[in-house]
Amino acid sequence: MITDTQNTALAQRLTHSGLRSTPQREVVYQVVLGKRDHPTAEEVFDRVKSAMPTISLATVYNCLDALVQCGLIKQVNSVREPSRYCPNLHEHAHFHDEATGEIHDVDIPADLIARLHNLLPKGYDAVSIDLSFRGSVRALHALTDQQN
Amino acid sequence: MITDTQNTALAQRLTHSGLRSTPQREVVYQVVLGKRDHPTAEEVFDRVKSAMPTISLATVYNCLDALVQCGLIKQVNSVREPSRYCPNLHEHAHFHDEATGEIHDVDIPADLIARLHNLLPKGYDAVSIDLSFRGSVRALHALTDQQN
DNA sequence: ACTTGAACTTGGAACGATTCTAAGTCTCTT
DNA sequence: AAGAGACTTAGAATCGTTCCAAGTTCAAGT
Ligand SMILES: [Mn+2]
Ligand SMILES: [Mn+2]
Ligand SMILES: [Zn+2]
Ligand SMILES: [Zn+2]
Repeated sequence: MITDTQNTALAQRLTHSGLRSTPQREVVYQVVLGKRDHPTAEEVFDRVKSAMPTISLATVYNCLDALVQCGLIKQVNSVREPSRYCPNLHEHAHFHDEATGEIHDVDIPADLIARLHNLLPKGYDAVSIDLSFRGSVRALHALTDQQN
Repeated sequence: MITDTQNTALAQRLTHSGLRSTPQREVVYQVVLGKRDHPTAEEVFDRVKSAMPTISLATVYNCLDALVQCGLIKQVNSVREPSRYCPNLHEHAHFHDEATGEIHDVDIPADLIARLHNLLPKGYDAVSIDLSFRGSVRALHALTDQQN
């Protein structure tokens, strides 16, 4: 479940973006990849500290920024809450469960993405789309989470 | 362009939500309605001060919250930027122009809203959808802004 | 008309996520 | 081996927003 191919992929992406591969960036990347939730920078910080106790929160922010910049993770933001980070690179939407605070990934078919782009009037050039839902997840009798 | 019918509508909405109609709430509402941009709380504060110089920023935040709560305006949030407020009650998306910082409304046809809801797996119950684009608007030769 | 409690407003303090700063370390290049 | 950047670090600073305590207004009941 680990790291060598992932780390070479990371190194390539970073150098391709003019950035360096560092131990801190590697471990932050591993942590975000390691769990299918959407951790905040603080949560990433906590998880990283077991592997690298001397890392600083500022570095975690820097690393997350670097990973977002070179397209390896995505930043997810909601109303007045800390940013969260997502390793799912497929085009997808986010469902914010107001009861639990959890964020679930929701797939978006490619044709729908195209249709969304077509909403834009002439001259509008979108580089990114953000689709998010807010609500609650009804517990389905004897059925496990379909996402995640 | 003004206020009497709007203010009765406001008063009705507020009382219906168990809130009171106050001079501060009225003027904040008028200010948000008065311009088709998407002002921050600070910008609303600045505009309100000419009509009511003694109002406080805390009250502006409180009034905006009250108006959002009873559904008269919407709160729009982007990555690590101050919240903005929108008087457009139609279901619509937002286009964030990265060059100018402006936010433009984009209509969403009703059937598309339905299709977005259908993306959700069984058990997911969304109370709100948020669709936003980020990009730039190419100036169209001798053509004015199609929105707004 | 008075009383009374709740809702509301206000200025300033507090908060918290994020960014900045200054100093030290590491790495690539020559 | 040296120099220039890139990077990390701890702590300070930032800033949009929320909280607090005190005073004011309002609605409802008497
Ligand atoms: Mn965070
Ligand atoms: Mn604001
Ligand atoms: Zn995600
Ligand atoms: Zn809008």
